[in-house]
Amino acid sequence: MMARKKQYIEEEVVAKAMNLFWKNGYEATSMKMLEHEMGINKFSIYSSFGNKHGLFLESLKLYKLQTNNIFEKLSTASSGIADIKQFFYDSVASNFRDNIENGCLVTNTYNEFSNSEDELLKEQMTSFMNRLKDLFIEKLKMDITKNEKTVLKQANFLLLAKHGLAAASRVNSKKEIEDYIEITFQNL
Amino acid sequence: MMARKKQYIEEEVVAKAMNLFWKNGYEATSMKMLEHEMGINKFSIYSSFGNKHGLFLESLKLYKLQTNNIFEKLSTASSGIADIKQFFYDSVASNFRDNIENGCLVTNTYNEFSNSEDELLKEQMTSFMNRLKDLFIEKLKMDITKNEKTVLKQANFLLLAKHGLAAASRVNSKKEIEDYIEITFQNL
DNA sequence: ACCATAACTAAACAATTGTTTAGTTATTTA
DNA sequence: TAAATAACTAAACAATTGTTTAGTTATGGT
Repeated sequence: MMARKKQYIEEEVVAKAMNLFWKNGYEATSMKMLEHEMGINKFSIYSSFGNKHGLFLESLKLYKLQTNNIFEKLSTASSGIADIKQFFYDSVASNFRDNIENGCLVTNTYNEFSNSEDELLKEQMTSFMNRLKDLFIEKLKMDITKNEKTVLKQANFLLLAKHGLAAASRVNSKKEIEDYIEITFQNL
Repeated sequence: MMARKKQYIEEEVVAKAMNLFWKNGYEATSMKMLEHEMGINKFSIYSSFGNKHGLFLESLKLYKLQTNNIFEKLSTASSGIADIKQFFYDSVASNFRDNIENGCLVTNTYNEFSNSEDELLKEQMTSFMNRLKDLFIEKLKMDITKNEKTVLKQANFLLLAKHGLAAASRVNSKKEIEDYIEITFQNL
């Protein structure tokens, strides 16, 4: 038997939590801040998401969903390297929020938890990265003049470049970011 | 009039604190952990360094001192781009500690405090970065075929590449790091 | 209309945070 | 040797952390 209805929509409050985690990271985001930002009581947060960690996982899930279109675009593109370059630009653009660059939530999380023991989280991170690496390899292979070894080397290069760009973009100017992307793809 | 002697050497305990901050970041390092790692009481820490923030500043100062030789090497080198490449390798090598890659303490700090309001810390970060950028420009200018515009663009590129590498190196393998450096300098 | 019950409010919880303080020990200097 | 005092130990501090719980309100189905 049902009783009182929820006075909030879970998808909506998760989006607000995600923005806070995105901006501050996991540890620096307190339950009090989440209460305020999400506009609901601690009880409701715990009732809907179990605990802070559960809410964070849900935020990550939503982030992946929201950025999925960029991956989809790269996945279905057919120009090779140029598609990867476009993906870099798309990623940087999607990481703007209220005119502030917060980097990539997944990358931020990866860095924050890099020597933690949260296996669930670390596995999510590596699977995210591996998916990206596979996509890079797929696009690089479109250039049939590249041998297997070159493809793998360049995929490693691009993966680290993407990770580094996401991290650095939190503190660098748009001009610096563009210069970086341009030169990165100048000679591949 | 002097009385009892200190039973620890400040330089020594700062080094231990630095390693902890380096590994965990500022917020994730508690006074309790510092007590244990430094082997001295909270009272002694506060008496020597004022507070946690003061100890952190002292740790940063020590880190800069310890990495200064790499900057000095780059500064006095005379081969141009090749020197910068060597600087990248030197940096990565110096960031290994107990077989674990912790990235660059300055870069980690830059990221952790990127949207904080600690002006003192932020100023230290930007001055560090500007010094590095100037060094890059100086070395790039050794190639007289490069015009001013190209030099600045490539300096931006290298600065972000260095920052990104420091961040990414916390989670990437040695092989990936080497591939990254090699391709980065392939065509500059 | 009523009652079971889900969703709310607000307070309390224990644990941990950075910091301070009261009291003890040891060493220098006169 | 004795007084002065810096450095030590250990406990307490207030504030904040994530989490739980007791009590109230509102709404569903019969």
